Amino acid sequence: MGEAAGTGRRSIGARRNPDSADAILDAAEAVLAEAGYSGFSIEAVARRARAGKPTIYRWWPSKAALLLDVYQRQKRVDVPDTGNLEDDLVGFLKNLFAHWRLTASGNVFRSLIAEAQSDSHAAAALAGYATGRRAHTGQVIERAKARGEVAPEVDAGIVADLIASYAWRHLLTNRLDEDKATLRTAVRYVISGISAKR
Amino acid sequence: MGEAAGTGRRSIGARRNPDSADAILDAAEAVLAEAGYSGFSIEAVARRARAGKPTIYRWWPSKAALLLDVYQRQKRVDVPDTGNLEDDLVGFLKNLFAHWRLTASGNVFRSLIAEAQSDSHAAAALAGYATGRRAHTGQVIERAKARGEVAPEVDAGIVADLIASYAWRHLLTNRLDEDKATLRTAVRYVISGISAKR
DNA sequence: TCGGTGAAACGATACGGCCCGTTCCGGGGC
DNA sequence: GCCCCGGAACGGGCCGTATCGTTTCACCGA
Repeated sequence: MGEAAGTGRRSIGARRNPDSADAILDAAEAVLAEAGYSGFSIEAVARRARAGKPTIYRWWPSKAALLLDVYQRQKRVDVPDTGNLEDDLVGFLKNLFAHWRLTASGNVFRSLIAEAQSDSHAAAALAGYATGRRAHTGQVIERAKARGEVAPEVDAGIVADLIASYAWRHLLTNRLDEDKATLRTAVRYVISGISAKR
Repeated sequence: MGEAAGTGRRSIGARRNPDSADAILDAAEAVLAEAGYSGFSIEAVARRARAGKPTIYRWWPSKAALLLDVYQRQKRVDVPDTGNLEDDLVGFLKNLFAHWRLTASGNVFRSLIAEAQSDSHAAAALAGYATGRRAHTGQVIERAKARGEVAPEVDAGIVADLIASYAWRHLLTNRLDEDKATLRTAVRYVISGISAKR
């Protein structure tokens, strides 16, 4: 999977032109930001990048691979570390929603999820990516566990899954402007069920 | 009489042919079940139903509307009423996942969500449908509230949202075969944060 | 009661347009 | 010279609309 999709080093013999690749990724991002998923086609990206379609197909085997590359080129949302689990998770959701709203990332990720529903390559790529992110988010819970804020037997993966699910659904249903109070309430419902003390 | 008990779309003078409509909906369901979302096109449905494309376009303004009609024709998943909130929610998720796995519903709903990412009509239809379902699921929490099992100030909508989000993400990432134990744990994390006592 | 009539839905076909994924070509930088 | 590039073109599929001729069915006057 990471085979042809990476922006980093390539296998021996393949001499990808960095200028061209960047122009294509820039164009893909711009098209997605302006026309959304429905307007996102290989031809549109090629036109925008003043590149040839074969150049795109040479380096990205599918629309999904291109989308994933675009998404991974974005800056990552940082997970706060305030010393308090509730604040960490609320802050994370708030940062994530803002990031999705204010950059092309939201559209890119929505498109990737949609693409994954009809393309098995996209599904596999998304599954791998989601696993990595879940582990990442799970660290917040692990930190809280280390602080004694969360019971040690709690499954951090499931908690991260609940939080990520909540974020996904808001992205997919255009509710990225959710009240901060609502976010806090949702987070509180989840984590007050896992706290060590009561 | 038995005249067009369909989806309530008819206006005066419109004489939709029930046979034709049923054939189209049957064909749409079959195409989705066999070819999935990527193979689902109006032309494919028309071929399968031995109907003309204009007939489909006459009664369904978009692919999304057709998908929604197909989905709503399916049997609904019943929400258990065991007298215990945790069992109700776990049972609901289990029923829902089984329903999505074993019938065409899962594919239909996945397709509808994907379509909503690129079509505003689909997004609107989906939002309306989701609102209705959320209220429906919220009744489970309200029942628990009436039993004194849940604190009265709890926002049933947010809890229903968390549960629905969890279900959506499992559908969209092909994890409908999740362990029952994991489901129970997830449900427990959510609802033990809203219980009235302890 | 009964047959005529016309509106409306039907299946089929065709159209221009867009996009897919591939192939071929000529130009140009290392 | 090599090999990657951009451009053009291809066959194929689907979209959404227009336009055929046909069939169905509610209405209504004889």
